[in-house]
Amino acid sequence: MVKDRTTLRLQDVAEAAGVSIATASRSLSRTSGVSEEVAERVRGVAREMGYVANVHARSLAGGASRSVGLIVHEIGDPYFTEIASGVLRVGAREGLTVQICHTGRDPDQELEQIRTLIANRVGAIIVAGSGFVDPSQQAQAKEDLARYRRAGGRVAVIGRHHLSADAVLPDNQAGGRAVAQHLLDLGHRRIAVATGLRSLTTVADRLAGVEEAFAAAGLSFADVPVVEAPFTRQGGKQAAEEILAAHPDVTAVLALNDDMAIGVLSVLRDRGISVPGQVSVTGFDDVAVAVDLAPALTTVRLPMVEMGEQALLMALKEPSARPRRRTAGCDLVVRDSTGKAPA
Amino acid sequence: MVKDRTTLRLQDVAEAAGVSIATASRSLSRTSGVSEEVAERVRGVAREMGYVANVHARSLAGGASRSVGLIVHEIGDPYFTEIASGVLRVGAREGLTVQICHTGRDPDQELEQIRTLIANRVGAIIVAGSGFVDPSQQAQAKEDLARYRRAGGRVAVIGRHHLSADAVLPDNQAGGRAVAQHLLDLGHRRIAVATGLRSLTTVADRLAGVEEAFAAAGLSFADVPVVEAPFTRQGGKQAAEEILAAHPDVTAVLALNDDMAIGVLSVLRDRGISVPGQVSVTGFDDVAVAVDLAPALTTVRLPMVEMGEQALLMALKEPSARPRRRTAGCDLVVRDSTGKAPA
DNA sequence: GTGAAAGCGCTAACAC
DNA sequence: GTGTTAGCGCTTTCAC
Repeated sequence: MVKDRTTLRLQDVAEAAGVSIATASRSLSRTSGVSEEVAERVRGVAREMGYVANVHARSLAGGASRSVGLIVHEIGDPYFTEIASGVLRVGAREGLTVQICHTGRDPDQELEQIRTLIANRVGAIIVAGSGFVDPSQQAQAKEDLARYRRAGGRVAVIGRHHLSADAVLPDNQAGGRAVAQHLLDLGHRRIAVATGLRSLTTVADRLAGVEEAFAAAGLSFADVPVVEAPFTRQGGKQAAEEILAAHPDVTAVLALNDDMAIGVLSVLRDRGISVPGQVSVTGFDDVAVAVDLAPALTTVRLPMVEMGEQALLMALKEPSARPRRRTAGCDLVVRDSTGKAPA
Repeated sequence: MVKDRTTLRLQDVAEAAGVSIATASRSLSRTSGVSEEVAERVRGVAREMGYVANVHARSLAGGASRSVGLIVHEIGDPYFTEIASGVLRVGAREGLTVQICHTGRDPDQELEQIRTLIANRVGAIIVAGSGFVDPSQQAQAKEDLARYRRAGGRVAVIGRHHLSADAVLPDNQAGGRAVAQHLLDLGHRRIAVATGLRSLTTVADRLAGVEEAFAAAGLSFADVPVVEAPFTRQGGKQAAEEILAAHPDVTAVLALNDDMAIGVLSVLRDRGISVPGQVSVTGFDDVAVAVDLAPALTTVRLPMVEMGEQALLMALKEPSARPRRRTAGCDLVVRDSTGKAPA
C-alpha cells in the first residue's frame, strides 16, 4: 500500500533545500560530514514539509534498525502488560518502535513470531515469556535466534530459557521458597498448590522453591496436592474448585501467579469461605491490582516493569562475548490474604 | 543491522529450486502466473531452507504491507490491554504484525507515533485512545492521517475523534446515564464524580450522560462535585481523598473508569468506610478484574476485546466512500459495590 | 508459464 | 564538505 506521489521522498527534501540527496541523508540521520549550518537548514526544511523517512528503504539500504520486537505469552496477562510497559518506556526514550507479539504459550506460535520479527529486521528481540522445561520445544527457535545473533541481531530473554542470550532472571525459586515458608510459619500443613503449565520453567522453578521449603521444614511434599490449570484467573477458579472438591480440609492455597490467586479468592468468596479466617491464599508476581483486592493479596513481588526495562537495555548494549545475566529479586509481600492456620 | 551473508535471499531459494527469482517471488507470494506444480516445489524448498522474506524489501518493492499499528494512551491500563488483545487476535488470524505505541495521553506524542507508523508503512492504523474535546489538539494528526489515507492507508479509531475515519463508538453517554440513573434510583443524592482528564471526549461523553440522568430526575448537576485526576488507580485514590475531605457526607462515588473506581475502593477500605453500606462506588469499562474485586464492582460493561477486533476488521475492509461507524453498546452491570443510600 | 530487468527510497562508498 | 552512484531484496511490468 501507500504507493503514490503524495508521500515525500528524501529527494523532495533535498531539492527543496537545494542540496544533494546524499547531503540530505547525512543531515537527517545526523551522520558527520556535513557542515552544521547546512544540516540544520535541511532539517528545518524537512520538518516544515512534514517529511518522515521511509523505514523500509532505510533498513534495506543498511541503516540501523529503529525497531525492536517483544514476544509475550499473553498480553491480557498483567504480568506481561507490566513488562511491556517497561520495554515501551525504554523504547520510547530511545526512539525505538516496539512490535509486540503474543504466542498464547504455544512454542510453535513463538517460533513463528520470532521469524516474523527477524523478517521485519528488528534490531533486537526480547523474549518475555517463560521458557519451556523441555529444550526440544524451543530447539528451532534457538537455532533461528542464534543465526539472527550471528547476523548482528540482539536478543534478550526474561526468565530461564534454553536460548543462549542475555537474560533477566527473576529468582522464582527463592520466591517460591519464601512464600511456602511463610505459610508453613503460619502453621499451615494442609496446603494445596494451584499452578499453570508445569512445562514452563517459571512454574517449575517456583514449584521447586516450594518443595525446598517443605523439605527444609522436614515435611513431605509428596502428598501436597498440586493442581495444574491455565495460568489465568479462570484457571485459578478451576483449580480452586478442584481443590475444594478433593481436599475440603485445606487451610491454604498457594497459587503460582496472582491471576490464579485472584480466581481462587473469587471461588472462596462465592462459597462463603473466609480468607484468611478459614483458608489463606497467596499469589506470585504482585501485579498492580494485588494490593487493591479484598483481602489484599499476600504475594511475591517481581519488579516486572524494571525487568522489561532491563531486558531492552541489555539487548541494546554492545553484545558481550558471553551472555550477560541479571537477576531480579523476589520479595515476599505479606498482606491480608494470609493468616494463622485455623486450629 | 543484520547485514551478512547468513540471511537467505530470495535468490538463494530460486537457485536451490532451479527457477528464476521472479518465479520464486510469485510462488511465495501466491500470485498467479506459476504452475501449481512449480509453485508448490518452490514453497517446499523455501520452507526447508527456513527462508523468510525481508519485509522491508517487500514493502519497498510495492508489496502489500503485512503490519498494522495500534495507538493506545497507556498499555498499563486494562482498558487498552483488552482492546489490544482484540486487535492482536484479529492480527494473528490475518497474519499481520501489530506495532503497539503509547502516547501517555499526550497529543504531541500521539502525532509522533502516527508519523512513525506512517514511516513504517503500516497498512493500517488503529487509534484506540480517546479523542480530545478540542479539535485543535489533533489538527496536525488529522492532516497526517488524511494524507496517509489518500495514499492508500487504512485508519480506524475507537471512540469519538475529530479524525474522519472508520470508527467504533462506545456509547459512553448512554453508559454514563445508566450508571448515574442507577445511583439515583437507589436513593443517592449526595454523589461525587471522580473523573480523568476532561479534555478527553470519552470523559466528556460519560459526564454528559451523568448530567443527563440528573436532569431527567429533575435534579441540579451544578453542585455535584466533579474531581478531576489522572485516569488511573492512583488518580482514583487521589480523587477519593479529595472527595472525602471536601464532602465527607457523600453516599456515592461515581468513577468514570474502573481503574479510578479501584483506587476509590482502596481508599474507602483503608478508612474503614463500608461499601456499599456507607458509600456506594461505581466504575466504567468492566475490566476483567472488576468482577473479582471485593465488593465486586458495579460498572458499565464495554466490549473492549470486540471493539479492538471490530476496529481492525473495519480498517482491513475495502475503504468506503464515507467513514463507517459501528456503535458498541454499554451495559450496566450491577454487582455488590452499590446499594441503597443510607437513610 | 517463465525469465530479464526496471525500479521502490534510502545509505554508504567513493569521487571530487 | 558535498555530490554521484552502486546496491539493499524484493515485486512487477514486459518480453518471450
